Amino acid sequence: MGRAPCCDKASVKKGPWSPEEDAKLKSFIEQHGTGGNWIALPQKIGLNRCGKSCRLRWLNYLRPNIKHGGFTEEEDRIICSFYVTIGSRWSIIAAQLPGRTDNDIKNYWNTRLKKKLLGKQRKEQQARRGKQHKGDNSDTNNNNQNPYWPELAPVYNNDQHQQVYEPQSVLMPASGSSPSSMDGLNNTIGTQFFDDRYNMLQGQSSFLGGIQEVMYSNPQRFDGTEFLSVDEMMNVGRLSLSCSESAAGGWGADMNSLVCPTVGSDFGGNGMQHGQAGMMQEYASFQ
DNA sequence: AAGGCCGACAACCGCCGAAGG
DNA sequence: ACCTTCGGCGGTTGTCGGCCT
Repeated sequence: MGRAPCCDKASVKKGPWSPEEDAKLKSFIEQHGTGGNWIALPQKIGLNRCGKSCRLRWLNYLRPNIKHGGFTEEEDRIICSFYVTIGSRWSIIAAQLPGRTDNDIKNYWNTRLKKKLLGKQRKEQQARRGKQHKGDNSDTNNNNQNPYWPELAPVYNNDQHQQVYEPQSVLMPASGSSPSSMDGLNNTIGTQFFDDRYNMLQGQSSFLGGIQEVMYSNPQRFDGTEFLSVDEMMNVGRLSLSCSESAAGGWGADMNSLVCPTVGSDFGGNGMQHGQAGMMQEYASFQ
């Protein structure tokens, strides 16, 4: 037997919200809060809407300090870097961009940013091929640079009061990490994500092989790179995975210290275990 | 002017995990 | 330990408006 639906779909209104509905929902939540129960909320207000629909409307549109459209270059870079790092974890990415919602970022990525990035990469790839034809292969010899993704600021920090740290090529401790420092990570990405990748890497003869394996195994996640050659994939694999200390003392609340993998992933904090540290060590041994 | 196409965005759907009984 | 309920999330769909033919 399937689970009971959250509301009577047949009798509940669907589709675009009217200004009146918006006003009702907004004023109620501003005065009383959500009451901790979205499902019961529409009945309380007298809205003929599904509770989940109310929640979505509030989170994505009505709540204060929401920004719509007008993504900056900086935001573009952050979104790209996080997408490459953690994939389509839109809620985590949204947490790094104050005022942006996961839905907004998801839509922006799917409709514009992905294409923008692909266009950029294709251009650069063509330019590089042109160079190689002329016998200039300096780019391919320089494996420490990654020309395929936008050049990114080393650390994005949405808390102006928090010190920004430059990434350092320092490994974090693999074991004996404080459990508390893992909590934030568990809450954001989760160790399983890293464990999975580490397990994949374990079977590889090199980190780069592992990266490629991870990429091939998850084409959707890397759908901006599927046209890259092996050499180019290796360049992507040479993402500078480095660590730096975090001012917040760990992964902490919202991954403020996680930065772009193309210039250095700040898996900052006091501790790291499971797959993350394993990946770090694996990579370090091939540095 | 009309119809088709496409991009952008809002909203829905269904699944999953956490929490509580 | 199991079941139910709910919130949260990501993928997908629906709708609208602008552009092109």
